[in-house]
Amino acid sequence: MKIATWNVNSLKVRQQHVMDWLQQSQVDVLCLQELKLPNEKFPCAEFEAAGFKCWFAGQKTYNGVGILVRKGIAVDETNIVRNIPGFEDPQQRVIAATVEDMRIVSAYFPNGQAVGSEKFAYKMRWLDALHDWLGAEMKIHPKLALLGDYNIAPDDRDVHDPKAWEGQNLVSPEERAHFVRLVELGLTDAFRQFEQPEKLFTWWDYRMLAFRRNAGLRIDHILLSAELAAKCSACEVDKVPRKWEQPSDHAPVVATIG
DNA sequence: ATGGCTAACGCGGTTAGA
Repeated sequence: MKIATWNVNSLKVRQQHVMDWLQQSQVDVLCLQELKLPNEKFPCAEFEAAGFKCWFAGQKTYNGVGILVRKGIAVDETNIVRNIPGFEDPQQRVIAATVEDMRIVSAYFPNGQAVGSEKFAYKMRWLDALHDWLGAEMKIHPKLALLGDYNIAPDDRDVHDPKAWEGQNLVSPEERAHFVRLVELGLTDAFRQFEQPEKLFTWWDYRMLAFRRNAGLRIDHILLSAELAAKCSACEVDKVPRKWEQPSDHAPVVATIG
């Protein structure tokens, strides 16, 4: 079973990229972020025709998350969760579904804008709420995977220029402490379970020829509970779609379970 | 040098991303 996450930065613009990548990557579950479209505009019929069922929580213009699951794989329709239960939020950033025996969570963490800003304070509140909900969720679903755009680079290895970025939004100690708290729930960073090339990132700014210079950050992650981490045999970043015409600024991340 | 590019909204320039 291959599970993946991809911030597509507008599903309207990236629909064909997602279709092409589903075909090439042969993933079974794809978590999407930054759909940037309302639910009525989600191209469900097109994904259905390509052999995938879809669940999503969209909104106009911003945010929006979804989960695509290859047909033939069992999904429990009765316990889809949208947003963090108990955390009142008009921004659509979380959707969870039970796929076979795995709890799959697709999450678009707040960006935070700048340390100390109102948006950063919202990011901290959101992270607290996510942490508490996941703690409870993992008791019900021991096989849990949290996939998404975390907007946190957990380590200096995940930053192209750690000196320039020191203390900034996305790498600040406060954000990294939240990442550690998620890990301390019993989650493992699938990417770091395996030998990886140096300076492999998942996001590169559209500006400054950042992709060509590999001036990126690793901010998209797959965290696995112990039972899933034990069965995980690979985790890779696929940089190829970032090279396509009119790409998302994020690359997909894939984990192989089993 | 805090910009540089891209997308949404909507039709010009603002907001947001990371």
